[in-house]
Amino acid sequence: MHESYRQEIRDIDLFAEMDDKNFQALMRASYVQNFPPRIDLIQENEPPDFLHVVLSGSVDLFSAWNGRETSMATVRPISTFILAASVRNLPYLMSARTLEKSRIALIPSQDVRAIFATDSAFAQAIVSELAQCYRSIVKNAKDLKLRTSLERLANYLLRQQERTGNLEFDLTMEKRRLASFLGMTSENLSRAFKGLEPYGVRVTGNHIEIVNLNDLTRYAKPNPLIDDYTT
Amino acid sequence: MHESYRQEIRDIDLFAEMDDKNFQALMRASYVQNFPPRIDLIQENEPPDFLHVVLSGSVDLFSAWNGRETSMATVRPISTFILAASVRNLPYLMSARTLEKSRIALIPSQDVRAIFATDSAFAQAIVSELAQCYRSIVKNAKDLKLRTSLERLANYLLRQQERTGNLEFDLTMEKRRLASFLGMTSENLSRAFKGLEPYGVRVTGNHIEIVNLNDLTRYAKPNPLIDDYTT
DNA sequence: CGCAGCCTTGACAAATGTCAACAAACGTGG
DNA sequence: CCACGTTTGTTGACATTTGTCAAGGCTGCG
Repeated sequence: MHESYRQEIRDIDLFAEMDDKNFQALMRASYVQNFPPRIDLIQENEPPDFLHVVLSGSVDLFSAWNGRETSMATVRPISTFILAASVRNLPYLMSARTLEKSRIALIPSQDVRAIFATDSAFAQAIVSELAQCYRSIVKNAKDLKLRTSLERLANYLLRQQERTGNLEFDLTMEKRRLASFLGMTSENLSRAFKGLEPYGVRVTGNHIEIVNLNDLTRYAKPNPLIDDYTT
Repeated sequence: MHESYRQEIRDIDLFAEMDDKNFQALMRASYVQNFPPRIDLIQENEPPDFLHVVLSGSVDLFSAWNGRETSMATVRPISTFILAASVRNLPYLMSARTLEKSRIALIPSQDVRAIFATDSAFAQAIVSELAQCYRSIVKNAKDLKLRTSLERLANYLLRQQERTGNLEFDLTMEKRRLASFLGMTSENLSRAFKGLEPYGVRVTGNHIEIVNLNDLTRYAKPNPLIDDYTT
């Protein structure tokens, strides 16, 4: 593996503190691959052969049942996905596909399991990462169960506003995927955007302008225990 | 702490493999408490002072937003809850209350964090437990996003059938809580039970009889990646 | 017995999904 | 650069799902 990739991976929280010898061992059988957009990386129910690291581009985690499909999360650089399946050595619960041209590092799960058993710093980092992932999906479940789709959209926009620090921003994904991520149909999302107009949301294509942050916030009632990325 | 409690806790996967000295240290400032039914144990947003272990009884994890409330999970003996908050030292995302008379062990989170940093077997067990929790809530989110409430109920009943190994069983919780857990109103659940009659589900109070397992299964389309506890 | 809490039912309202049509945006090959 | 076809987004009409409110029944317990 190219040295610059190796360094990128090394700098991720998950690998930053581990012993260098162990990190080199982990990299030994790993490799980096470039994928075009819309390529399936893994399918749910497959055995977890590799821990994946998104170095560039972005990846959609999604799931299907009975002919329906839903987007569960988007993974952006630099972070890993399907860590839980890897460490438990159980089948993937979600499928993954590239959204755009992406560079992905593949680390054999077997090596991850072998090394985290001996490297205490690595084990700690895994604990931290898994706890973080767990909390993030708990928030997602609360969002789904406690809010209507209009409220979910309103809060999603506020989170984007917070992330960019700007009252105007572009959506980071297609509307159809956003709809799926928020747990609704495209048509419903289209109408939801209209429904937020009275609260000062202006939409032009994929460009969003929050005209009245106060009104939107009053409607959305954001809550740190659902909407904060950090806590 | 009484020796028998100590042994019960020791036997949980999470603590079974750790060094004995460390386990004793963990128990030093821990204590066991008896709670009546319907007592609040923790509230979301509080700092995670204690890791909780349910020794007997049962505990409801729930969450509220904007006047609405939803049940997220039920914790039964012998297992722990709010591990993720404890290890990350971040506020609880869910509240907890006893459902019945319950005996709960309280282990200072600070000690958990201190000891898992030095005890590799404990760290491994925590990884395993968190990965398991993560996967279980991913399944929950898939259930919510991919299925209608009628389908969720049907699959819930099939899971209970599987767990008990019997075509007849009693519901393990009040219907109102089941409704909340499944993400619907009591009224909707009431009608959903009626809606499953054509597929061979007979309901008498909280007693369920699955008259036609084939029909129900054909309707519910259970899937290991959503419904299996083990994978 | 009588109260309180849970469950059920009916009538209705709101939220969300489906289907079909069309418009707008995008990418590709000529 | 344009023409074309494909994909994505929007809209309207309508169906289904789910929630709300109010009333009444059932049950368990003091």
